Amino acid sequence: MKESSARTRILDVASRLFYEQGYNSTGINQIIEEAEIARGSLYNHFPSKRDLLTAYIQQAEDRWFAELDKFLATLKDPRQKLLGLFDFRIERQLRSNFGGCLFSKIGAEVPKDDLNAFELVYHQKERFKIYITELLQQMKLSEPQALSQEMLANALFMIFEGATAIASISKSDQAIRDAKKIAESLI
Amino acid sequence: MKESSARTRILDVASRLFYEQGYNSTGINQIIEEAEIARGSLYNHFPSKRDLLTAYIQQAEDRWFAELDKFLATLKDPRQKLLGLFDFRIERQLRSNFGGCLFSKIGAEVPKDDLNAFELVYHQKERFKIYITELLQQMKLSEPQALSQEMLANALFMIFEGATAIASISKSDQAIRDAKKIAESLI
DNA sequence: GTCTATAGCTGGATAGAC
DNA sequence: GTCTATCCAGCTATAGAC
Repeated sequence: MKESSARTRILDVASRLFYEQGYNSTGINQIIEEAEIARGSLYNHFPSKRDLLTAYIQQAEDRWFAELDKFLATLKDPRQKLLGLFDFRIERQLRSNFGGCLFSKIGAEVPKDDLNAFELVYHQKERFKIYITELLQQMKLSEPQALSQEMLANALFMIFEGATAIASISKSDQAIRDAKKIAESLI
Repeated sequence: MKESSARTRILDVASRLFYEQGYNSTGINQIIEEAEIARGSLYNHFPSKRDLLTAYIQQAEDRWFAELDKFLATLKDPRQKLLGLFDFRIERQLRSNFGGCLFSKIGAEVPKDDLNAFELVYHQKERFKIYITELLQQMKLSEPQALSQEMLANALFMIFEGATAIASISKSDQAIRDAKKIAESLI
């Protein structure tokens, strides 16, 4: 008796390997082997490797925001939630041994002609930017700011993305901790 | 009579293909073909594909900073130079059709065990951070800032990196233009 | 330096039997 | 759903002749 369906196991194994080894460097054969499913079964659920990639990104986005919500659930103050974003990143980067942002990795790796993948990566980034924007709107900004609300959201978003990239390259969470300090002085 | 040496042509072609198609997706065969050199000749100059990657990153770093210096040469004011960094990025991203940061791409693409490549990528990032820091030190900061000099350099660095990543994913220079505006309000 | 041939492997994908 | 066999293309790299 299988604990999980074939589809679930394929996607779970593929997700782990895509993130750890990269999409291009992960072969169908390895996925089949580690997921312990049949070759035909994989192609039954996912007609091509690209379809597997699509499912991977979409599931990753769903989980990413679900985990983020959960992580911030105990915090009530929007400002604390905004700063908590960086703690969330630190926690995830430590857990993945500084593997970097899943979505940015795909964006950097897939060929330019895979517009579908780019679209999905872009979707996650935009959604996260909106996430930041909404938290900012919930804050009562004490004083007139140097930056507009929109630009402030942009700034936090970019600092977050930049810090994640640097943390992955330097294999250290220092950049994200610095980013949090910068965010503290901005909001 | 060859206009350029075999080594130069190999590296030029490989550089173009690595950036446009990705390192993993570019085969030795294609490099040989487009560079119009013999198979044995490539392996004579570069014993393995990894050696070619090393030379690629190193040459790219040298050129990157040389082009940056040239781009900023006409500007005398350090603040204008700092803001010019973003114009430099915009210009490069437009020229490459939003291919993203060459070094970050490699960082996202190569397997984790290629420590050499990571080291080289990290080197470029650190050098650029120092570049920003030195420009900041040349500025006479008018008022006491909310952020220390070091943190300000960090912030500019991360915004720069984040904006580049977003520009590549969104295929638009809007993020970098926003980043410049943010930088203007910070310094 | 050039050329060709080829080893040895792995890639994604298909087909057929059960 | 499972299994195995296989196609064909591509990969990195080596060897040998010129």
